[in-house]
Amino acid sequence: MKIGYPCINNSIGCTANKTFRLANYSEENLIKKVQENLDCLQKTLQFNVDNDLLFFRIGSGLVPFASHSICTFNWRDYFSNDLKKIGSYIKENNIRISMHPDQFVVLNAKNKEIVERSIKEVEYHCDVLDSMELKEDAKVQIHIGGVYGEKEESIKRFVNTYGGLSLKIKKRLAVENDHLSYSLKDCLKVNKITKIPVIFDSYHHECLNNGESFQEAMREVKKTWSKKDGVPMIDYSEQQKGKRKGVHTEKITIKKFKDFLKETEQFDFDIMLEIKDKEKSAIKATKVKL
DNA sequence: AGTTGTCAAGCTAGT
DNA sequence: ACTAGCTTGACAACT
Repeated sequence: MKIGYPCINNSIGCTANKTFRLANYSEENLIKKVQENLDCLQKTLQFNVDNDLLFFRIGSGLVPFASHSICTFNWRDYFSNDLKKIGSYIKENNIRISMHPDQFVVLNAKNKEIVERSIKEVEYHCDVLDSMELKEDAKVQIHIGGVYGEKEESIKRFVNTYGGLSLKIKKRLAVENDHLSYSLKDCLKVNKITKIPVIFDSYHHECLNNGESFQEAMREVKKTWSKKDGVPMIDYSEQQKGKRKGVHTEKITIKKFKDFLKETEQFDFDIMLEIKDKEKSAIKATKVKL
C-alpha cells in the first residue's frame, strides 16, 4: 500500500501550482510559470520519496491555461526533457501518480460546448502523464458529473461521451463516487458498461451510499481494476465536525484511519489522504501499524 | 510590506 | 437569492 496526498506540499516552500491571469497571457509568462511548477514538482517528489510517500496527485495547474484556446504554445515539446526527467524519477522510485481535473470538467453536461471543453481539459491531463511516459496505472480521476434532475439520462450521456473518447484518454480515465449525486453503486453501473475503473472515496461513501460496508465496497471496486490499471486507488478523508457537509478535516484522526485500514486489510490499494494539512497527516499515516 | 478583491470554466445543497 | 464547497489558493492592485 502506498500513501499519498494531493497537489500541494506546505513544507518545502514552493508551489507547483503557480499561475497568472488570463488577461496577462503570454508565451513568456507561460514558460516562466511552467518552469517554476516543474522545478517545484521535482522537489516535491523528492520530499515525498524521502518521507516514504509514494503516491502523489499532480495539480491541474501545472500548465496554466493548457486547454484554453488562447494556448497555442507547444509546451509538450518545449518542456519535453523536463517532463521526461520527472517521469524517469517517478518510475525509478516506483511512485504512483494520479491527477484530478477540477469541477468544471463535466463529461455528461447537456451543453455541448461544456462537454467539448471538458474533453480538452481531460486530454491535457493525459498529455502531462503521457509526456512523462508514465504507464497506464497513472490515472486521471473524474466524477460522473451533473444530474440535471434525471439521473438515468445523465448516466447515459456520460456513457455515450465516454464511448466516443480516444483510446489515449480512455486508458487513463477513472470515475470516483461523489458525496451527493453519484454513489459507488452508480459508478459500478457505469463500469459494467464502459469498463472504466472505479476510484473509491471512503468519505464520499459515508455521505452517500446504499448500505455497503467498506469491505463490501472494496470487494466490488477491486474488480473494476485490471492488471494494466494497477492496484485500486482510494481517496480517504474525514468530515470536519460541526461544519457543513463536505468540509474536510484539518488533521487526520489516526484511530479512524486505522479502523478503515483494519476493515479493508485484505485488499491491496494505494490511498490518497485528502486532508487539509497535506503531507503532515500523510507522514503520520505512514507510521500507523495495524 | 501587508491587505484584499478577484480570478476560465459547473453543479449542488445549505444557508 | 446567494454562496460554500469541491483535489488546491495565487495573483495583482491597492493601501
